[in-house]
Amino acid sequence: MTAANPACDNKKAIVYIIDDDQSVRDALEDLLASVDLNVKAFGSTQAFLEHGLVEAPACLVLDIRMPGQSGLDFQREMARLGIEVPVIFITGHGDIEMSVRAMKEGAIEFLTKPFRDQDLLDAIHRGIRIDMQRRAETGAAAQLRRLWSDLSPGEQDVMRLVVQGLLNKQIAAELGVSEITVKVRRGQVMRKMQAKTLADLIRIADRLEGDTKPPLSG
Amino acid sequence: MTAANPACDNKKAIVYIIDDDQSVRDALEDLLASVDLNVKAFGSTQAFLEHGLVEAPACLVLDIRMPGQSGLDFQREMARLGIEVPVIFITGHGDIEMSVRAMKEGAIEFLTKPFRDQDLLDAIHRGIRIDMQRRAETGAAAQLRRLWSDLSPGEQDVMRLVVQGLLNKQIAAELGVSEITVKVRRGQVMRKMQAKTLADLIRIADRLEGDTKPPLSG
DNA sequence: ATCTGGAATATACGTTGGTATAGATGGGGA
DNA sequence: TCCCCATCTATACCAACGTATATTCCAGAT
Repeated sequence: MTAANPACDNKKAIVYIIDDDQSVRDALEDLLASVDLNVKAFGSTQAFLEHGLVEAPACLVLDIRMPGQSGLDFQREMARLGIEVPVIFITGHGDIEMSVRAMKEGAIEFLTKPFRDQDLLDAIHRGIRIDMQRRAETGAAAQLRRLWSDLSPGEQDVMRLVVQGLLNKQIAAELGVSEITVKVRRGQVMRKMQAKTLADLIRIADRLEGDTKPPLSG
Repeated sequence: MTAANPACDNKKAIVYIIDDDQSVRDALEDLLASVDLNVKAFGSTQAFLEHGLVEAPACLVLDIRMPGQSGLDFQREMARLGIEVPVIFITGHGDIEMSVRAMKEGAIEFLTKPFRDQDLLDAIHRGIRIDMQRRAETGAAAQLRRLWSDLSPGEQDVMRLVVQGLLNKQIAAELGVSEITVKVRRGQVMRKMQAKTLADLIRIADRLEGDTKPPLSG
């Protein structure tokens, strides 16, 4: 949200491509280069994993049918590994069941060859925009966790009880310390968490709580 | 969340079916009746809309290909009308593009005939569960809006500023009333909104704010 | 052994929040 | 007209919050 956002420039976005067909990779690289997109292409999921993700907004164009691990299986494995880049599937021989499974598991697009170049470019730009937003959110969450981790254990205790709405004297009894200590810790919490009001602190705490990824209904 | 939840019994859930083929409707009715599901079947989207939704957890089994309005168009129209029932598509002659569009617009399943009965039943139960959860959430939100609407205009003003973290004296200056009045209103707000602590009130206010439907990324 | 920094605690003081009581105002309805 | 009720306001009082200052204690460094 603040100025400390060195990776939200569209020019630095990266499009990853995983396709076992060299000619497809070349064609896609040409297409994406023609619209000033940075491309990193891989012939297998293993090669992609070994390379790792650069710290930049990105999306992934993934072939379904590949020797070894299929694109669908790899999508699931990425979820297991905590890799959250938006996925666009492309396939020459897909069926409805594949596409439904892919979309259920969070793919943002599923294109069958031959597809119109513009459809792929639209999907890529949408994916990059989604990833930029996700990165902004997770970056803000990480900043809050950093502030939280700088609190002493006692300060964390006090913050936890303060945002539950307990009075200082109740917190003191709960923690077995004096009310004065609670007041001092509370002041430290407000300062360290950069909360100007109690309302701020409560909203910060709720954002820290609701950190476990929500978009997994099913 | 509370005991006032008269519509969350699985037995009262309703499965709506829209399919122009009488024999398909009959077959589905038989299937669903065999597992104790309540069914309301319609031969067209118009007939469904005229009937309206019963106030109960539900899901909708929707044929894609129908004379007049297609299932996909009807899905979009329902979104426009604010009808939020989970949709399961079935089709005999679908393609990948259809299925991808349906899933992008929020369908929870897309089955091609012939499908296994169990797959449909699984999807229906999942849809009903999703709808029950959605109803619980929107019911709680409606309850909060009801409490909010019972506040006097002045009390709503005070609540809005209180949850922004302003001091009573600041609120008084902002509204052009005395600090005493702010204190009285504030007490009324806490009582009427059933908030025992300021933390409660802030969370209630945030739930009222974040009421505009979130699940529409694109 | 001595020094040092952090944490907990106590005292004191001022500010803010919250409620009770009572008076003033003002707009429908009997 | 008079009454009723809601709202605003003032006074008074107490609880809760927050900060400054000083003291004690203790672990780790010198």
